Amino acid sequence: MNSTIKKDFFLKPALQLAKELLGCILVHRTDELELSGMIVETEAYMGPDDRAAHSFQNRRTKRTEIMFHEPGFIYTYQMHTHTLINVVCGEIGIPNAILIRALEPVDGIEKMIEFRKNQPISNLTNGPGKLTKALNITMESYGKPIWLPPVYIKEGIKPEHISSGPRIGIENTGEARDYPWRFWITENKFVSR
DNA sequence: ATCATGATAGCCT
DNA sequence: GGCTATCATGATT
Repeated sequence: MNSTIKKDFFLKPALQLAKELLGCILVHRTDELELSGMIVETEAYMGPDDRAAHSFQNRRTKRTEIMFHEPGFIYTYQMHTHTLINVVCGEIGIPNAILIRALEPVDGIEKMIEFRKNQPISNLTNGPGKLTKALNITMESYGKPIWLPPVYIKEGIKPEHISSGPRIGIENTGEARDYPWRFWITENKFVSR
């Protein structure tokens, strides 16, 4: 009874999904190994009206295309030297997504340490670029469903308290900079900052 | 605090 | 085909 999440879990408003993903487990399972961590930090990106979103003003390109499709698919993109992973949400045609910003390591920690060049556990998955490296998630995941292996989300725990605040790394986006659309599990030590 | 890194997109000519 | 910016990170001052 693996508590895999069903597809329609993702069909809900972005801000609600961003909070409900906290405490869920992100898994990368292959034949050889299973790497996983509990989601402890997320950010919502609200398509048409959010200057910080790649899909601002419904910008529809090869990169953002997946966000215009069904919720529950993976939107990955490359940022300098790192891959970042998002979950598409919103109804079809509404290009919203949730960025997964930090995990608390669960399974395969030894392997994660390897992928992360012998960093201490406290520094394995506490950032969006770090967690993809630790779980060996690449651009290959773009457009794949996030309710089925190899990269999928399953049920975890319900956090006691959730905090929210402005998002990170979007200093140059006008008023969108101040929207409190970043969520994290209060007091969790794997939050990115 | 700033800087180098260096994949890819998006936009311009 | 060139130019510029980017939802970061690690190293360095």
